Amino acid sequence: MRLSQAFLPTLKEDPADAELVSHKLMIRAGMMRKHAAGIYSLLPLGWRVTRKVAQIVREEMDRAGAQEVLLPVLMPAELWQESGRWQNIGKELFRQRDRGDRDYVLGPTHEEAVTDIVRNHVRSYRDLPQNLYQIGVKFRDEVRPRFGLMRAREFIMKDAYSFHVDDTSLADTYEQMREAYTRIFTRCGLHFTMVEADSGAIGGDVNHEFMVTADSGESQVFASACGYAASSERAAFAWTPRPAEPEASREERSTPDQRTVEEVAAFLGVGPDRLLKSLLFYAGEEPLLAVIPGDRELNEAKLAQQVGGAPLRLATAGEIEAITGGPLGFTGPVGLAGKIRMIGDTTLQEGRNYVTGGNKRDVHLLNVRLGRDATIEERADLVTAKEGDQCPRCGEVMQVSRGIEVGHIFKLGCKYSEAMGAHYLDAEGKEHPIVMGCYGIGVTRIVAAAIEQSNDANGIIWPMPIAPYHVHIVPVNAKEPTTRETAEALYAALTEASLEVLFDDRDERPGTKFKDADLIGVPLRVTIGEKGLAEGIVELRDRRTGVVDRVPVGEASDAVRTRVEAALRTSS
RNA sequence: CGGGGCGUGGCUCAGCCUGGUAGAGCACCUGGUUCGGGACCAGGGGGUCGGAGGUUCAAAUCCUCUCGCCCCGACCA
Repeated sequence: MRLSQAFLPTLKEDPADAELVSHKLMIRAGMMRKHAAGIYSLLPLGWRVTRKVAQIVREEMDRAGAQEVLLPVLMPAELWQESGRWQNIGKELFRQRDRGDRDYVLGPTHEEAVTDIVRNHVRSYRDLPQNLYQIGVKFRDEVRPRFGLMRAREFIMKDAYSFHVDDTSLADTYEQMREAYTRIFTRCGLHFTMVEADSGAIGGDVNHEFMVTADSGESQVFASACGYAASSERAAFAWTPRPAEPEASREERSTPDQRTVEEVAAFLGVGPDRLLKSLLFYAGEEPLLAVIPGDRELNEAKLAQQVGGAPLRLATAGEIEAITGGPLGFTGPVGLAGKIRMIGDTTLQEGRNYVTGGNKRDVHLLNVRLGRDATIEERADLVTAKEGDQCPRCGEVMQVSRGIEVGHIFKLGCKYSEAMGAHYLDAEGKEHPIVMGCYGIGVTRIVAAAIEQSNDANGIIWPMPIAPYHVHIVPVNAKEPTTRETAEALYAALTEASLEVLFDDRDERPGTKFKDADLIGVPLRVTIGEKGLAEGIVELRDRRTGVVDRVPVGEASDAVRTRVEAALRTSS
């Protein structure tokens, strides 16, 4: 591509509305432009990279035996009502109505659509397993789109769905997908880790996320030396019970206007771990009280799993008062047994004297003993692991880091097949629900993640396999005849050799071209100038290291080809 | 949804407090000089100051409403 003819609007300055490096660089390098919050057009350069990523994904999915399809973006609401997600997914689901007032959704994911197809065409165990995938546009009405392509409302995703006769078959495919994902992210030149994760509204139990390591990542990852790794929504931790304390009698204490754990702990002069934090939620229509240690944060993902995935919301101050009798900030489990479902964190101990809200304005209770003053039968891990916590497997302190979620694989089981009636007949003619798995990759998010992970003060540094071009030719002075002829000849030779070449044939000053080249981030640059030509050489410059190799003009084409091929090979 | 910030040529911003001729740099067009890391000189085009209403002789500037964008929080398949 000749830069003189390319639509590649680069910017000298950072856009005012971008925060992340990847976002700034994608705008500055002319890869994309914004139309509205979370809605972008990909320009030629951005689309080239996206296609490269998609192609790697496609090759690896095909290699793993999956078949590509194209599912609709717009789907009838009925399918989503059948699966239950019409109700269970909240505001993130884009809903749409047609002229006849029929309801539709803009697909955020496509379990319903594939399941609808498979249930109509798979009757026999002989037809299974199947693994269908697509690469397409997804819509999510994000509460807060941000960070450019990292969290957009419209984005490109690869989603695959597998169908099986049993868990063993599912496990095989799950493993194949795990390997395919590892190859994909490796080929894309990314540093990543696989972690146990929360399955959210998609459902199912076993699932793993693939996280690209980056400080700017939105996800927190816990990992320990033994190999345990989990997202913060999922991460468990080991804990040691504190010694039991002598029983003491329950006591009311006036705590005027002391509502938060910090306030109450300071007011009473005790540690926050002495308090019980009681949070009133609604799981759909059902109110429930989550009780956790005062020094811990509630993990909504864990709570949601415990209550079966119904949408959760915190109760309003009015609802709290109506149910507990006391205002917000003075809630506690005492006296609520039988009135409301209570779930206690597993680390709560029978033998301790806790401080809790008194369900009365300005009153807290001291020396509350579980089992004596309040009974919480239902127990579950409800809190988020934190820095310094110990690994649930090996007991070592876990390392905390941040990551960008680029892939997520799930064993779904029969959630969708049962809800939507997708069955098959086994060899004995008996009917069973089809066992499912699903596997997603954020294609456009990979583009952003790759930049996030590989850039410097001057711009992007592409890994060769997803670089928009393999090599960038910069004639220092395009008007100087020898320079121009040499550059033209090299451009022709490399193009002829099927390399993807960006050729800066513009009549610009050298500084401008160098800056643009660094910004765009093509991994290999050939600089052709009078100085070098006088000695019969051109310069090959590595974008990442800045190292310059001087090669004779006659060998330039071969040298470039060798280096590009080597760079493509190492990461595939 | 709660809190905060910002909307002024294509981009980055000043001007607003204290009302009175719409500005700068970059980008763009013309001519010239220049040419190994975002040049210089001269000339030029381009903005109903997000929108609506109000106050005023007069509004980018003050008031009300509204829309959009960004950040923090909540949320996230």
